Amino acid sequence: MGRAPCCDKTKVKRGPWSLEEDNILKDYVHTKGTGGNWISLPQKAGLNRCGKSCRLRWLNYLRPDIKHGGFTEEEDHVILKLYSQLGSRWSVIASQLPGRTDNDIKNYWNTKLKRKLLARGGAKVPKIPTPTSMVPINFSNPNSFALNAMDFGLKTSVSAFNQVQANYYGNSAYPLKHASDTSFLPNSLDVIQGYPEVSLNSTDWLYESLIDNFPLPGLTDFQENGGPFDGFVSTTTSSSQEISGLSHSSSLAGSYGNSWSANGIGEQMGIFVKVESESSNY
DNA sequence: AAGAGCCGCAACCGCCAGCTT
DNA sequence: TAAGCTGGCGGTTGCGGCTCT
Repeated sequence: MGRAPCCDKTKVKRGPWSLEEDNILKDYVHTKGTGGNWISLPQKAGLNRCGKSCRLRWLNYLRPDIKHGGFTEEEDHVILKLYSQLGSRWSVIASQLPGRTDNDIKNYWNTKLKRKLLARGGAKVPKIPTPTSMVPINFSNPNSFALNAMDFGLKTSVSAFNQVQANYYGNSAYPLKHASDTSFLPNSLDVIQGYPEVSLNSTDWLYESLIDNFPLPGLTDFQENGGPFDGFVSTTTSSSQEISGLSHSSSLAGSYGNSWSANGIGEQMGIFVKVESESSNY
């Protein structure tokens, strides 16, 4: 037996919202709030609409803090960076862009940004799967950390990323050696699009895999030539969840790479590690 | 000028997780 | 503990406007 629909679709209005409907919804939410129940809201407000439709209209269009208009270069970079790390988790990406909705970003990605990326390099944009679970990863030593995840018989994948971020990884931590030279900075868009996911064996060490499998432009040069190089290790908790039965509480994934900067623009390159469950052993 | 094709985006659909009963 | 309900989310659709021929 299927789920009961949230409303009778034959009795509610569908399609584009009229100005009058917008005003009714806006007035109602402003004066009475949603009451934590969108399903009953249309009836109370006098709207012949499905509650879900009202919610969507409010969240994606009528909210006062919505930012309308084109995306900036800076927003592009944030979207690219987060997409490379998280995949199509639009709501998480939207949470990092004030005033933008997940729907906005999804549309922008599908209609413009993806095309822009492909036009610049012709390579495929990696489709990064959403991890289904996570285990702790030890990032304590960036040159030799192992993936404890292997012990759990999980599939681990890594993907390459780089990003440009002004004043994010502080210059003081990564001193400039070529303050006037930005030529060494690889193009973020060129790097982000091309790298396939690589499955690691249980005996692999991530650092070795990085060198062997991810010939990131510029990265090994910096290591060999002693450029303005320093490693960074970070984890993200943006989508963490615990595996039932394990006491660990750790991040879904982590990243490792290099960071440098010039002219106030910081650049990071590295790999992003994700751990996925392949079995239901726990 | 008109028809075809393309593009952008609002809206819908269906699934899932979490909360309540 | 199970069932039902709702909000949240990502994928997809379809309409309207714009551009091209």
